[in-house]
Amino acid sequence: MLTLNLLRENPELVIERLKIKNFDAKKHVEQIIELDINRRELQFESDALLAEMNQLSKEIGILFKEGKQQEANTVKNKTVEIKERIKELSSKSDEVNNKLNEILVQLPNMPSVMVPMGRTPEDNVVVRKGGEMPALGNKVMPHWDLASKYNIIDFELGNKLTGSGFPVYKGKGARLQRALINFFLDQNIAAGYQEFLPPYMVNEDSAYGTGQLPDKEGQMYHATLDNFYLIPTAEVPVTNIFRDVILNDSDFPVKCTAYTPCFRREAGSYGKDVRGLNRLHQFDKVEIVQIQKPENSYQALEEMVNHVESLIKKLELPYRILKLCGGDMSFTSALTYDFEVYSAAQQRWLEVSSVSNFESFQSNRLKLRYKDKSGKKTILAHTLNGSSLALPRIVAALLENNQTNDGILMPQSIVPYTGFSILD
RNA sequence: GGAGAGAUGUCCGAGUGGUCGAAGGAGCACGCCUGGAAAGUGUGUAAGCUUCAAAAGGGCUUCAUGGGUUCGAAUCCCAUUCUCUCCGCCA
Repeated sequence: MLTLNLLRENPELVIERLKIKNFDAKKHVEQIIELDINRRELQFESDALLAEMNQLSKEIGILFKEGKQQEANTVKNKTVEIKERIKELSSKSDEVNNKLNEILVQLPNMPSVMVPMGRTPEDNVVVRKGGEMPALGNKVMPHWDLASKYNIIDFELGNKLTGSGFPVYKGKGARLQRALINFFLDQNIAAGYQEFLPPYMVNEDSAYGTGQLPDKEGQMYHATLDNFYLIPTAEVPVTNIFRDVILNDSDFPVKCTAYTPCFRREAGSYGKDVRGLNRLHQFDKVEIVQIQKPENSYQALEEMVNHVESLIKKLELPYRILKLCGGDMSFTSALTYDFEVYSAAQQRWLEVSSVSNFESFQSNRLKLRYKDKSGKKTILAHTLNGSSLALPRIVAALLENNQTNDGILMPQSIVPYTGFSILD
């Protein structure tokens, strides 16, 4: 959620920048400014009346103490009218506040100046490429075929147990999952991130805090009996750790990492794009989250990008890093880098990580602030997060790119975790 | 799941209708004291809103949350949530 302050002081900037996201904010901003003025008028009036009421109540108290019943009652009568007026004002002001909030949450985050213009994924900018494209023969198999060839992932069994999009990993396939999770976590910890193991379900407040609610309700599984939501990413519980928190200057940098399964309902599309591990309802992911002072957040973003890149390098996968254009960015992000690895048999790039700076967009909603050195001001912190990494597509690329006649070769870096160097 | 007790500031804890944003203590910050430290001592110590204000300061709101009673609520009533104790169940 954008801050009212920004909208008040620099409405033109907001409108201008949101054009990069192909969002016409003119009407919204106008309404917000009007409602804000209205809101303050109402509050001004009602504050004055409340002050008067408080004064009168005190007087009544004193009069009663002095035994002047008569006079006390006279003053009492005066309060009736004021009380009514206050009630009126407060219901009006509730209405205005609700409307204001309703519009405010419709505004996407302002993209950073670094965000390129564009509408579609084609307009994203490739900032770096790395790794070697695999030289495979023409008998390459897609990962879903490899998965059954080596009996490591059973999609059919998942259908039986739950439904489509819930695969069962078996044998070395299961071991590979566990290996990757531990490898990623260890790497993150070595880079200074503190490990968390959060709940996999969150309450409404948390879902609202990171912006899944109110509008993206359909993307989450909902346990209605208890009104809990299954987390679509570890970002939700981990970022919400800091909901309603005021950090000290000395607490920075805050760097967290967590492994969780992720649950996504995803509106169904069919075919090649969602085949195999490409898109699932439940998958594993290790996430990194940082909370930073505004002046450091873009430096932290670079650091996170470099860190995620180092992981992919250690997995020896061909990759590219994209800076997302305005049209392809998420609602909440100010600047996003996507990481894609090349999947040899499918001959396509698969997104395996998305690293974003949200600036104060999330923290405004979360009320995540810090006290500056002077201890006088509380300032909204910046939040950032990224996947490091999402497993299924990494596994897909590893299987496809590293297939040989003898089995699938594991990159050296994860052999200590898998306990085998060839999956056969 | 059943029965009971409770929820107050960074923490502990007082407060059962009137000047209470809240005693007292701890912690923390700054000062005095000290050769330095401890002890002692003094001062300060929440957040949000604000077409009051240049600022200092002022006004309003907030004692789990949401409603209600009242001129006036931390205090009374109702609902919800959470915590603790006992019982039951259980990895």
